[in-house]
Amino acid sequence: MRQSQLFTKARRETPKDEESRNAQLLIRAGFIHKEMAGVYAYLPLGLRVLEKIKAIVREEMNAVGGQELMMTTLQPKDIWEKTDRWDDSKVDNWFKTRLVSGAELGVGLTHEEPIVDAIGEYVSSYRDFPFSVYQIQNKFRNELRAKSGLLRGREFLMKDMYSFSRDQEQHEREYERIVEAYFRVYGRLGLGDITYRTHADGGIFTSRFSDEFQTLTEVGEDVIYLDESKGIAVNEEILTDENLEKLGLDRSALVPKKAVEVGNTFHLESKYTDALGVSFNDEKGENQSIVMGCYGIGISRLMGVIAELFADEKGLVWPGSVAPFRVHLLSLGADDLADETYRAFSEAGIEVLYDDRDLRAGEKFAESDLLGIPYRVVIGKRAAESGTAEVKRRTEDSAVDVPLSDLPSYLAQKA
RNA sequence: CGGAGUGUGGUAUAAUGGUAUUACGCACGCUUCGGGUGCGUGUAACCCGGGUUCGAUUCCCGGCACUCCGACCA
Repeated sequence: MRQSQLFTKARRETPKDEESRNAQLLIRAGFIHKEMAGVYAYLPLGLRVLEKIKAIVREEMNAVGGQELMMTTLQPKDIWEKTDRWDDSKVDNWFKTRLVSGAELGVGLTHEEPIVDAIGEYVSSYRDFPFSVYQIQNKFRNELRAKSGLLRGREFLMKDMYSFSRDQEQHEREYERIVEAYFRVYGRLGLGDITYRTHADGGIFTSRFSDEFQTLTEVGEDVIYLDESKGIAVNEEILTDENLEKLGLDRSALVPKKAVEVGNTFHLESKYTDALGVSFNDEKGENQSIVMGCYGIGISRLMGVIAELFADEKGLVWPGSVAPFRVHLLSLGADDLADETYRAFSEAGIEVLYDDRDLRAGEKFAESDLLGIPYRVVIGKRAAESGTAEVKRRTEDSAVDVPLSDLPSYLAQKA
């Protein structure tokens, strides 16, 4: 896309109403717009990043058999009363509203109840299991305090998957397959090395631990205790001698680390399916309980984590897998040649942001650094004279000269 | 929800009991053209309500908003 047509512009000043690095940089670079505390709009560049993350999550969920659907944001009260989660004393961060008739509604903060209710219409045989469904949808939570930009919002994008199994054994298999898919997601996002499966509280309805996926970072809200040799961690919230024994972990091997939760998976047993009266018939025609798991990944939070973690003093640094564009093409007073290069990139299927604006070189360089696109290609007088373009990775200080005719293939094959 | 702090053009800021500084941006002109070029002209602001006062952006009270700390975060 031509940058002259992009309505957003980078700002030189840091916004005064943001303290966190992810929000400061994303706003300065024009990726997001702050609507209010904890609520952000995604502008064209930011939306591209969000869509890249969604695509990765979607691919990996599909790869383990997840079926995508989309539930509703508006929730009827009755199904939540059946599981006793409607009352504010049980779940206090609901946004609730009313119909004109006076009927109470909830604004979706999670979807166990409606999902179970919906699948119950179709599922009745042991032959139906196992299966998983997921959605990628905005969630609304009335957090007492929003903070840290995209890391803790009141409206945020989340992937939530729900697995349904005929018994515990089948559930365990599904659960582990999905956990493996989670690690593939984090690996593709560049977070694989610093993201740990972490034992955590299982929620109000189960005695089992849940698994959190915690990415190490100083801006994290959680403290986890990491056993580096095993690559396993324990959330501070369940750190007791009794639990450690249960988990086979040795307290002396644990190191405290700050981390941010980028995923959470739960064993829900049959709590929700039983409460909503959804069950199946086994081979003998006997009625049996469905075993359920649920699996969340905070998509918008991940965008914040990536922005926060990989940025340097010049600005954002996107991993190639989620960058809004692969290449930032800068024209420095050689517009014809740059136009030609832009067309060549487009024809080669290379995602390119083309800075065709009439600005000073320094301004273009500074803004390019701020946006954090993986490759910067400069077409200026030098390129016109030498027949080579300067190609620089955002993560490196030095550039390489590449013959103009080789550019598309050079950039296409680079990882 | 408890505590602290902050609200001034689009953005970032200064000062002030007598309508407001500077920079960036934006518009126009000149200049410059590989790391935010230089100059000129112009554009654009005191969160809301109440009180004190001849007069409030400034002081006081209340509200709202934002940030941070804490609590909270199936």
